[in-house]
Amino acid sequence: MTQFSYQLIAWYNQNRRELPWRDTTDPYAIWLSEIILQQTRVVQGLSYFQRFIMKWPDVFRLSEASEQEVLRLWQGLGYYSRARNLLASARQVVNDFDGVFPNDYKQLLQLKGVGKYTAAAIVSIAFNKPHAVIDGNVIRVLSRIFGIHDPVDTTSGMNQIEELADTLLNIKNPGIHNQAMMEFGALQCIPVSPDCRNCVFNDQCHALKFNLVQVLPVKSKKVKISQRYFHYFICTEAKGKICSLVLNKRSDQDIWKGMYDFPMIESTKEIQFEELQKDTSFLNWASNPDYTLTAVSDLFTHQLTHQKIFARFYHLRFNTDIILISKNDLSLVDNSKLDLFPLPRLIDRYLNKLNGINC
DNA sequence: AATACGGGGGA
DNA sequence: TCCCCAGTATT
Repeated sequence: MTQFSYQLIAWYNQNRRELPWRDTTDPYAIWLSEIILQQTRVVQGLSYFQRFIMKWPDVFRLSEASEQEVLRLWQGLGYYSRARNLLASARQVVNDFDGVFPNDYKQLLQLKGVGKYTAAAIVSIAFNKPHAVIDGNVIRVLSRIFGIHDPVDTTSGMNQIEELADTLLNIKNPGIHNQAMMEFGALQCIPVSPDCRNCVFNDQCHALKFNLVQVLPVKSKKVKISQRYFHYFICTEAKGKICSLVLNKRSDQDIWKGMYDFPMIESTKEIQFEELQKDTSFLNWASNPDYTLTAVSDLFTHQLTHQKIFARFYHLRFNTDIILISKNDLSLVDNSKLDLFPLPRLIDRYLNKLNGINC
């Protein structure tokens, strides 16, 4: 065992959080936790893990779920392709591996949504095989302590990280070592303003010695943020006590694929309602649109990583039955059934603020 | 090799 | 309000 791993694991044993997926060697639970934790903080993912494991305790149960159910339980976590891939992989495991999780790195890579990081995490944590994980925490810890100055989003920089991670790996306890590395990055060697005075590596940390803690890891790429305007139409129809509204299932190569929102017109700038009405696509999915504009929302902003969405909601109460003429992704839904549908955060927030749709 | 894909937390 | 975070699939 290297001195580094010895110190790291000693720190881990003192500071580790108790988390449900740390009480098990069940590869299903470990896989599920790793998919949830991709791009997601533990505090945010924890309750999702518990709900998933409660609802689908094993890979067979999950494989029988519908995509809509899985997306609905995933709602709010973001990166929804993870949820779709989760279901696809569960079915892969059942169909191709008799429901037994593969314990081989290369086989795990065949599963949708499982890349190098997740494959290494599963084989090391569930099967104690020596594969070093490399995630954002590991990159930060290694680049700071050992002074990797090349940008980590380049081949050169990443090769150095990989070589270092492989060298340092504790091959007797790769699962513990990997978890300790990530926990250390998550709790001690945090992105901004880490508490270096109380760090077990502060006598050997390159970044601390050369005052580079705020500089490392170096990243070369910067994202450009585009701005999009969503003009949503909440179209309702009242039939006795039943209030129905039109939902749109998103299917394009775009954000929120598989999630539901409303019919809308998108533009690159703000547009007045009078202009929207003239748009050729305005309500072109309804036969005989006969409506009353009953409310117009404030402008909502929704910040994503590389786009900023400005949304306004127009409430259109139809005076006659809504008849959908194009069999695209639209459907007429009873508003009491709304909680069956996976909704993007923006939509969910608006509906909650509204305290439900009324016709 | 470059780009797209959500949402939450902290400065 | 803006800035930061970061695995995988696709192109």
